[in-house]
Amino acid sequence: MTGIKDVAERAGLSVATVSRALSGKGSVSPASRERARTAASELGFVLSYHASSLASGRTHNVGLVVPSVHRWFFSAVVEGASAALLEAGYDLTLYNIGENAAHRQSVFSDFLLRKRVDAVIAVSLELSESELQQLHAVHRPIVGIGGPLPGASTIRIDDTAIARQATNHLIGLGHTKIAHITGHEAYDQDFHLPGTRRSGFEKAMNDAGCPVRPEWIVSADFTIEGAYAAARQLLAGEERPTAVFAASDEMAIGTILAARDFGLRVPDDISVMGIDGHDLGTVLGLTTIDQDAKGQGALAVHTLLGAITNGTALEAADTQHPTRLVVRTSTAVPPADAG
Amino acid sequence: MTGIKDVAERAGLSVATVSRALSGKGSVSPASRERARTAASELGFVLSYHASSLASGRTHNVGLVVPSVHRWFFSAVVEGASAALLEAGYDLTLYNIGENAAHRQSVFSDFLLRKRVDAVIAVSLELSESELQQLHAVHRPIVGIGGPLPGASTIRIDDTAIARQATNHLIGLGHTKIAHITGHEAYDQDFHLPGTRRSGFEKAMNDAGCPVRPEWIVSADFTIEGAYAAARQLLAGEERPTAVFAASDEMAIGTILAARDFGLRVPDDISVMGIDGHDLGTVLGLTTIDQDAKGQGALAVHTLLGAITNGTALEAADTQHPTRLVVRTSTAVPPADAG
DNA sequence: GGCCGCTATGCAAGCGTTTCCAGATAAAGT
DNA sequence: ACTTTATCTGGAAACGCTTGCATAGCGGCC
Repeated sequence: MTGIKDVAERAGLSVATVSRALSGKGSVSPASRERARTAASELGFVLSYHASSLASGRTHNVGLVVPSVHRWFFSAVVEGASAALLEAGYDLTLYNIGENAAHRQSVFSDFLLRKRVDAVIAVSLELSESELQQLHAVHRPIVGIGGPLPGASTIRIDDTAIARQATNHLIGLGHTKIAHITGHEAYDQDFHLPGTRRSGFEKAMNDAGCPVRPEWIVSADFTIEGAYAAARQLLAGEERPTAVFAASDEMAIGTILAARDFGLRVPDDISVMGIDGHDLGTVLGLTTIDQDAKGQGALAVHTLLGAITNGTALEAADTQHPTRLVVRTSTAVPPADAG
Repeated sequence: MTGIKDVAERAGLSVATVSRALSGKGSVSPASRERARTAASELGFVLSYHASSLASGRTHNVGLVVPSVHRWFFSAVVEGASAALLEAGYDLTLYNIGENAAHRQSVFSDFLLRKRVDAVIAVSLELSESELQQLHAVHRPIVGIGGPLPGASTIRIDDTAIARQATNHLIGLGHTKIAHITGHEAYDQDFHLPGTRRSGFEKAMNDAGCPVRPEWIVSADFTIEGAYAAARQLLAGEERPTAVFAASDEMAIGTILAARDFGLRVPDDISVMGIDGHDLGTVLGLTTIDQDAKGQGALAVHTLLGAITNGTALEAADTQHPTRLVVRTSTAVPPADAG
């Protein structure tokens, strides 16, 4: 393997000068820089990542922790973050936690702490006080997406407000009999999204004087399949709502599919809407609130990179990411007979 | 930051012994091992990743290159690989290439080659002869998934055979008027999957004496949305096929949605099947050929890890991954009037 | 009882960079 | 002409581990 020494030799320079020439730090005469560069490329030399990380303390690597790349929202965030990092010359180390709680633990103690990342992006992950402190102790800036991280910088959307906005969209169309598909309790522990969206829904209903019927609040696991099953149950009930607001697009899609299987037309017989901005939304005509997941991923990266290059500690700011109501064809006025 | 020195001091041992105790390599008395361990945990010590990589030459890190984590198949592979790696104590560096050709190039020269990974998994990516040689030159085992990598170990499914099997399933039900949704030409350049599946389809049709109608072969971009549009076009045609075989589940799903929007019942009016084993398949009752994407990811990891630990070069073997025909409710005998 | 072979340990030499420091040279100021 | 200041350069000390080599202990063997 050719090292920087070989390059120095070939260029007739010292190792130190070559290092400076190649990294662009410190002053080097244009002539030397050029000689270093050509020598390096002639030899096909590439810096040893570990050696330079060890010496400089910079890893040029960001850790991204997600529950599951298999779910739409997370993979969108990964895409956004990945592109931004690649652009900046950074590597992305992915920690796909999965269901396994043991994984989560080992990611923390064995991986994240091993000084192998310059920064961490945690998506929909609630970290304990002590975990955050460990991260702080090793001076790793961290930004959270979609979850409240006490004392860390976070990017998120105003879940209560958008749930309200979504509900109001339905109410504005004339619906009063609205059901809500929320997330299972388990998801609420880790991360309060289902509860927050649900409370936004309830507030809007109350404000409009619409009754919130407990049997019309069902929960699922945020997947299309899960919501499909839940929606079937909901629609099989005695009385049927005229609209369903699902806490995520995937669950809204599950609902639409269930409705179709019941012979219900969307939106004629029943309106459905979600939150996310899922790609499938266009095909299904899903009305939703787009939260620009990719953009959130990219923003997280830029925030971190800023902090890294400035060396400034990331302040614990809560950045509100903009959302956008996208009205398509899954919502309409309620059927006439449903007065 | 506490280093291994501090641990050694606290444990009353030498740095060397602590290193051996913690890594499990070399012989250490049970007593010393215990002392090293407790000292380490008391100090909250974690090995410096870069220092140990530099010293040992092992990075405990695998690079995974995919076109886009946003597509079902790739994210499933990532999930499978990720879990297997986490289990083995390895990190996963994700290179999400995306559409951008420049990214692809820089991933190669700037990232992969910097000795920062022990091995590489390339998914649906055709590497040039010289790229492969570069990788070999730095002694990095590589395994490919779903794409032929000359001179590298690959895991894949027999695309021709399963396309044939899928087509035969439809033919076996009595269909003769079968359409095929393939991938765009662009995808075929990088990687011959669409062409291979298509030829399997054509072979099966020919063998059965069924005519292959050019206007019934349409192409899409492997997404649900893309196939939806393509299928609409297909179904709007003069004469309608009684069955559609899509080259991927995502495209099959797009087809089902399009069929429904045309008022066609699946499978009564039209049968649809795909290839993949997409999660949504259960909800939509999609008949498919499950190719166990997660399993392929995990298998790739185990193959690599085997090679790494044995130090043996990975032979250029082509491993056939098993597939499984899953018959659900999207396929049935053709409608009676379609003779 | 002396010797062999084994395990357990420590010393110190790397691993391949970056960067501090100091020296050297050249330009600029007085 | 001589000091001051700025720009370049090289030597060498980190960075924090792993591991080859050498040594010390120790039970078993003839």
